[in-house]
Amino acid sequence: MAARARVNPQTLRYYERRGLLPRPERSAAGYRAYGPQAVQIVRFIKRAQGRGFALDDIESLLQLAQGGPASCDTTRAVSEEKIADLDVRIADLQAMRAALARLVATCEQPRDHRECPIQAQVTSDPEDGDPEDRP
Amino acid sequence: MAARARVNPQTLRYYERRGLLPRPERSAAGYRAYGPQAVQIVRFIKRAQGRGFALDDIESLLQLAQGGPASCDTTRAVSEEKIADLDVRIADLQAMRAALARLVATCEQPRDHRECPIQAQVTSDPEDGDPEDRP
DNA sequence: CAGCTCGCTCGACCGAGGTACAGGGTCCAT
DNA sequence: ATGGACCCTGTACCTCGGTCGAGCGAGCTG
Repeated sequence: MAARARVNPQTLRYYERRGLLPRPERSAAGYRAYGPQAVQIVRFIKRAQGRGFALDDIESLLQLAQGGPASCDTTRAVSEEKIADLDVRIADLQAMRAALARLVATCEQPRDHRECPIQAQVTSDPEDGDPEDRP
Repeated sequence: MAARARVNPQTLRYYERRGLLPRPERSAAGYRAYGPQAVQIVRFIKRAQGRGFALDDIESLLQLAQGGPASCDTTRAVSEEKIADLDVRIADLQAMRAALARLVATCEQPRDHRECPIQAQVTSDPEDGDPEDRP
């Protein structure tokens, strides 16, 4: 299972301890018997992590996924918050992408006429307060 | 300066040591005199970090930005790699967003009819090898 | 000039997220 | 029935990205 999810077996136990992975049934001998969902959850965790989410964030996403714990209204509200966050992230990555694309486009120009991705990023910095900013 | 960039002063020195931040001029007394670029670079670092990039990745992005170290062809090639990576990331986030949007849409339904964001994510898992997967 | 704040260096420490290792049980193939 | 490849628990340790503190100098302010 660890192999199928492409993580270290220890990591699975760690996630279980953290409450990210539902504690699976055990065989008579105490072996964990993971359902087919488990691999997918782990893959999701790994992908989300690589996209800049902390395990705590991911836990709350997973809770949402399993039919939110609280009322429908709460679920809706939380989801909408997450969606807004995603929109910010997507916009940021798109800005980076655009900046790099411009760099490639101006690549033939002498080095000084090349546009700098950071400038591009920064010029569009909304001076806002990204919650991910000061953890 | 640390305040303007909204980071701990120590963090600036840490970035400097890591080579992320160009080592600034020093005053007679040894004080660092940062140019105006510095704040923007730090902000870029922080944003990229929150989007799931490691400091090493960010360093290479910054090097690209400062008119790549090597030939134009190399710069172009590296940039195109990064752009492809960004496209994957953007697609992932968009898939998550879509899944959450569906969750909200089906929110009124009984809990079991609600669609699960993970399933959605996973169903579209390309079984590929995301380089960010096993660091 | 005393006192305060701020910057400097250098080394120790911290929290998140794992990973390794010791000591032991299980399974199953030869 | 025995060897090797797994699994279990528990505790210790590691990396990354910072952060804190000690000890000292710089620079303003009353």
